[in-house]
Formats: sequence, C-alpha cells, structure tokens
Amino acid sequence: MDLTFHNTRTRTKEPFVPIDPKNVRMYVCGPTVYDRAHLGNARPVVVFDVLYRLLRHVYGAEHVTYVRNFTDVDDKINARAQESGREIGAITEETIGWYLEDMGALGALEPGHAPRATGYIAEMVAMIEDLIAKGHAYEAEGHVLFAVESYAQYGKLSGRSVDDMIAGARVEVAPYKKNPMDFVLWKPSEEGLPGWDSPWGRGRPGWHIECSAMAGALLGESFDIHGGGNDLMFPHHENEIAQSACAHPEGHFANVWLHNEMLQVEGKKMSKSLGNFFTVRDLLDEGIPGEVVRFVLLSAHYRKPMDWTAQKRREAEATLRDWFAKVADVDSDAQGAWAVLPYLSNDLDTWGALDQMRHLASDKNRWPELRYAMEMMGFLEPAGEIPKEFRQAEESKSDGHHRVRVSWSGEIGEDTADALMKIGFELSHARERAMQTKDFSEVDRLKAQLKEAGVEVRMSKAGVELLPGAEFDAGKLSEVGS
RNA sequence: GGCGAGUUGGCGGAGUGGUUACGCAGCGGAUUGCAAAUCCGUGUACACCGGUUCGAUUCCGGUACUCGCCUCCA
Repeated sequence: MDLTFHNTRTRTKEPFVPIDPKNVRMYVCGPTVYDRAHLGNARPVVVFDVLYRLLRHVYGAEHVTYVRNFTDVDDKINARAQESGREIGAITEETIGWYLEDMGALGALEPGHAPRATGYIAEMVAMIEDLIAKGHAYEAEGHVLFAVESYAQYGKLSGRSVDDMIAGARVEVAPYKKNPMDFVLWKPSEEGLPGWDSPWGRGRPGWHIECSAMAGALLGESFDIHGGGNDLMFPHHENEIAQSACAHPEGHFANVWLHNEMLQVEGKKMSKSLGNFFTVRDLLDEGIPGEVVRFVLLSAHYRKPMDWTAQKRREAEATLRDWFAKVADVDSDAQGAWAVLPYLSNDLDTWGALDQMRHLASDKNRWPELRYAMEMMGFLEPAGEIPKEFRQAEESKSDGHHRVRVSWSGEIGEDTADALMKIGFELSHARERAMQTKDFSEVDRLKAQLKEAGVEVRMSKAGVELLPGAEFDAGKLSEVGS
C-alpha cells in the first residue's frame, strides 16, 4: 500500500517513503497544559490519531514511533498559578490527566511517548550551547536568542521572507535583539517562577526549543513526519526547523510536514467573545458521545476548514447509531480494510473513507467489513467493543403467539425493563384484538402514552418492539394502560 | 499592509473542457390499520466579472466574500 501525503514543505502531494520502515517516526505538537482542551485542540489529535493507526496498519504496530509532547513550562501556566494560588505542578498534573481522559474519549490512542518539557531541560540547554558555539545564537541581557539571519532557509516552510516579516511585524522589538525576528531560546526567571540553572543564569526555555530538543532526543536528527495545526506553521514550526537544522547540519529534521486547517463553529471562528467557545469536556458532559465528535472531526478533509454545527453532530450520531446496531452481532472481517485504505492512503482522506463505509453499511453481507473499518477508524473501544453509549441491551420474550422485544442503550434497570415488557404484551394483545374489530383506538391510546413517556414503538407482523430513547421517563410508565 | 487557504444544489462532499457522482435531508409513490423500517422514483448546483474556446463549473486574468498566520491560540 503506497501512502501519499501533502507535504507543506514542498507544497505538493508526494509519495511517502519512510527513512526506516522498521521504525517510522512521527512528532506532533501537544498542548500547553494550563486548561481543558477545546474542540479546536481536538482536531489535530483525532486527525493524527488516524494517521498513527494507518501507519501502524501499514508498517506494523511495533514499527511506528509516535511522540506528542506536553508543554508544562510556559507563561500561561505561570499566570494560571498566580491567579489561582495553586502550585504549578498541581495544575500541569491535573491538566495532563484531563487531556488524556478527554482525548481518550474521542478514541485517540496514546502516543508511545508523551514527553514533558520539564523532563528535557538538560537536552535543551545542550542544544542551545551547541547553537551558540556554531554561531546561530547569542546571549544578550540574560536571554539567549536565535539569530534568524544565520540560517538562510528561515521562512521557507511558511513561505515568507525575513524582510516581509519585519515589514508586517506589529510587535514591539526588544532592544537587545540583533534582528527583530530573532526569537528567544532561553530567558531569565525571576524568583518565584520556575527556573533551572544554566550557563546564562537561572532561567527557563523558550517554547520552540522544547519541541526541537524532545524530537531530537526521542526521534533523532532526522525523522519522517511532523504534524500540527497550521497556525503553528509560523513561528513555531519555522523556528523548530531553524534550531534543529542549525544544531544538526547533517540531519534534515522532519521530511514531511502535515498541517491541519482550523476548526470553526457554526461558520464562525471559535472564540470566547462570540460565546461559541467550548471544550471537549463540555460536549461529553452534554451527553454527546466521543465517537460522534470523532466522526464529525473526520468528516472533512484535514487540510480544509471544518465547521462544527449542530446538524452535523445529529447526522453523525444517527449514522453511528445505525452502524453500531448493524455490526453489534457480527465478527469483523479484515477485507474491510480495502474499503478505507485507498482513501486514507491518499493524503488521509477520512471523508472518503467514511463515505465508503456508508456503502458497506447498505449491504448486509458487508457488515463484517464495516465492523473492521470502524475498528481501523477508531470508533470501537480499544478492546474492540461497541462504545457503551451505543451498546444496545435487549430483552425478548414470546408467549408462543406474541413476540415482544425491548431494546435500550444505557441503564434503565430491571424493574423498568420488566414493566416495559409487560406493556409490550398488553399492546400486542390489544393490537391483535384491533385487527379483528378494526377498532384501533385502544392501540393508539397506548402508543400515545408510550410516546409521552419517551418510548418509540414499532409494530409489525413479527411482533412489537419498544425502544426507550433519550427522552425516556420511567416515571411516566405507570400511567400507561391506565 | 504582507503571506497562505478556501468559495459546488437545503446540508455535507467528489469530479470533469461538452454526456449534469454520491450521501443526508426534502418531496412523490409502494407497503405497513397508523407510525417506524424497507423499497422505488425525484434535484442540470458549481461566488462574481472578463478572457481563451465551437463550447467552461472545469483553463487564464481580475473582483468580492470567508478563514488562518504575521501577537509563544491546534
């Protein structure tokens, strides 16, 4: 299976050739841990999770190394500690826990390595010393800065020149910078802020050096794929390249750069001021299954802007309910891989893969393949189980003549299930009488009462089926039949 | 102001220099006491203005609008 990806570095779609097929290496920028992840944060996580699964499928799970960092030293974290009066370590620890929990709910596998910046300070200091020695960085007033003019390729990834950037810069330039675009590798820390001893005094690393140092330490001077949101392209990724290329002239850092487009909400940028800002946890707490969020995030190509809307959410949920019901009782068939691989291998066309899965769903003989494809796309739980929000429990009884089935998802309790079963038989008997007398008023009355209680009713020659749904109110059941 | 991405029917989303994917929703019909489910049928859309062409949604130029980055926000 040949993989093709759109490489931001070359702006073209090109065949993917791993440096070492026995160890395919990928790095994705992780979160700064000071707060819950919002929906926009989740898009790259889910997109690159599909990529990770694809690489594992193609090269073998043991031949793929995936690194996603945690930035746990940052001014925003410091500010959060300041305003809350809490310890920095407690905040980062708690936030990392939230992050893994929330992303796990979206079906994202945990990367093989999740390094924390504070665990790699020594590597960063060594890298900075190296950059100074090679003439790419300089010390000024306790800071160490990277000299962008020492790296001719600076700006190539994001397609802009240093001159353009200076012309468009709106920031005030610190007087100690040789070039306005020079960025900080190390900065001094005053008392009370996290700091580490270094040749330049007590201080803390700049943001960009973290990723360069951790990627270098865990993946080497050259690796295969670097992913992230396209808002990180400049300056973050540009700076990573500059640092790593200058520190390791023999290596070429990441061969392929993948950037996902941004997420919008109902056609607008997600922002606190517009009131359309929400976290992944907010959605989960509303009762929206993580798989539904995952489905929506994958229903647009990663390089296109994606709009989160209530309609998409509903459609995704309806589709998943349909699929899970269909695959609940079938064994997965590895042939299903062929439905999605041609799409995923074509620059991660997740929408195409989902569309193909719809075709599998429409053919009963191919449900085992659908199940396999759903596993590949990360919609089933790690153990291959149907997620609990979609798991259907059912009870089916027959008294020889009448057949009643009650199906529900979630918990409704045994007493309630029994009560529903009883009502089901009552309905079935009433229906049989009505078929004789052609007077359906009793049947319709029962149906209306059930509907009132949030129970969907389906009747056919085969029997009666009761489906308590999301609106189900067991308290109203006692009124049914009275 | 600079750089970049995008604009296809109600929604999502392919694709092509001429024969109008597809999915969802909708509508019509069959069927079922009704409903649900299922099945059948149904939609000439391609931001705007020019140009090239026998012919452009598809090629070229421009305009408008949306979004992102240029400010350690994915």
